[in-house]
Amino acid sequence: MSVGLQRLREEPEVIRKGALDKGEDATLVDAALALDARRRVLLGEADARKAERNTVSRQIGEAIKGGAAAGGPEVAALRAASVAAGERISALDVEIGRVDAELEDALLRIPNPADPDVPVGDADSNVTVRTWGELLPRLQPVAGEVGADASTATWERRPHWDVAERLRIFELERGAKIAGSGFPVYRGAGAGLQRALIDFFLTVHIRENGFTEIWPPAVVNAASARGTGQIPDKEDQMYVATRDELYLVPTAEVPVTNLHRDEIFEADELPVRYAAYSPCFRREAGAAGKDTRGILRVHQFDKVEMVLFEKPDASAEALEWMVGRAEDLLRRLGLAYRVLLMATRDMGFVQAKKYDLEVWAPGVERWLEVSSCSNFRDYQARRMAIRHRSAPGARPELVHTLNGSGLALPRVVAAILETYQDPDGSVRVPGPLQASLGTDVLRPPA
RNA sequence: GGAGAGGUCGCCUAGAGGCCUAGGGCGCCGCACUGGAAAUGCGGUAUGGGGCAACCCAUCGAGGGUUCGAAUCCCUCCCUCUCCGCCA
Repeated sequence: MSVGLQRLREEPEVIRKGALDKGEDATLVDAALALDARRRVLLGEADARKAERNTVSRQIGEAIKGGAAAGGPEVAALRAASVAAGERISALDVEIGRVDAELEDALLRIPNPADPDVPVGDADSNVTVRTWGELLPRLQPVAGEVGADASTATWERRPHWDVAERLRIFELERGAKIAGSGFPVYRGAGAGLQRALIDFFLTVHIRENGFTEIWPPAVVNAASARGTGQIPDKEDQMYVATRDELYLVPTAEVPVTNLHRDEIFEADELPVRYAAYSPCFRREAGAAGKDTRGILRVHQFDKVEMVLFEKPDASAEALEWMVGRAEDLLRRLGLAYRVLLMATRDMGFVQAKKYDLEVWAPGVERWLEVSSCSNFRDYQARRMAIRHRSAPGARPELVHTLNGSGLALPRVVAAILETYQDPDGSVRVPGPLQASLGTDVLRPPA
């Protein structure tokens, strides 16, 4: 991913400010500009020399065809000229290669500038755009016991791991035994809940929201991992099958966005909108100790992802639309949530604008991130050379890419278990999942 | 996994060291002819980079090599197809 050279030349100040707002090194902008200037000088001479060599080589061919001796003085002189040009070309190509590598390296470390409407600052500057639903408390009055003593007339909501244990729907220790810590096993209705959620999310996206369903591979090759910036930036977060040089996908974004790498959309083909389920594998290196209980942070989880390819002038609106699609799922599940507009230093290197959706988990009294929706504008598209024609026959230009979770399962499951639990340990099933699970309540085994 | 055949412009194909500055066909766009269309004729039809421009450079699956010169010869890798083996 990188910022465009053309834009860098035309408005370096915007790029520079964008880097500073994200807390990145802005001096790389000047370094890149200097390298770009040097590169163009070198390229100019190399091209001229190549033209010269092409001409001379052609002349050799014509001379020989015209009767000159292949070993004669005329041909020898031409040959010497060609060799001289060739030597200069080799030297220039080496230098250009070096400048190119440095330039690319500099560009890769210049972040995508945030949109103008993104708040500048760190996580404290994130803006809560809206909140939906009732924020249930952990301690709650027991229904029907109005006259009782206040201290005994409450029941305490349990964290999702307690609820799950009573229902016997997680097998976390056995998951650790067969794979490792952070590889949850879902049992019985727990497994059914996974399947029901995936089906519910996909069905809404496909039947109501106009997405095309994609069922991608769970591994990608190095070129794809590079395309979405997993390597080199986040290489230590991925599981790698080194023997075959394959990477386990950390999100469906990687295979699905790469579907159109090195392609040009025709004028009437955009937007292209995909919804894809995939398992997601994350090493979570550096996150040891955080959220180790339950299923809030695991090495393998399931997610339905939305991936959009849009015309540049439509991407801003598409982001708002996509956030709305994710919100709709939470509303139908009856889960309280809030939408955060992420500030420049909390949004990531490659995003131009990003919203996070956080669901309320009353058992642990925390907001849990269940979706992250981002507009990358042309930043990802440049790296993957994904372009479109604005009109038939027009010059190709970069598309805008966006993606967002719709939704990630584990924390939705946690929120359901904590929101819909009853004092007796049973959990009511949200309406949209009842048909799939074949019941409207999950009860602990006797 | 084994054996064989292939990968050339949006698609099909020619091409076998210099006439390739990649030819032809189809498709597409424009113009002419027409009342309008079909047919026909003429022209145009890749991507990236450099240059004010004329124009130049690179790219024939990818990367190396040989050569004054590579789509063409050599090496490595990737992919597709056919047959065989194995297999949910």
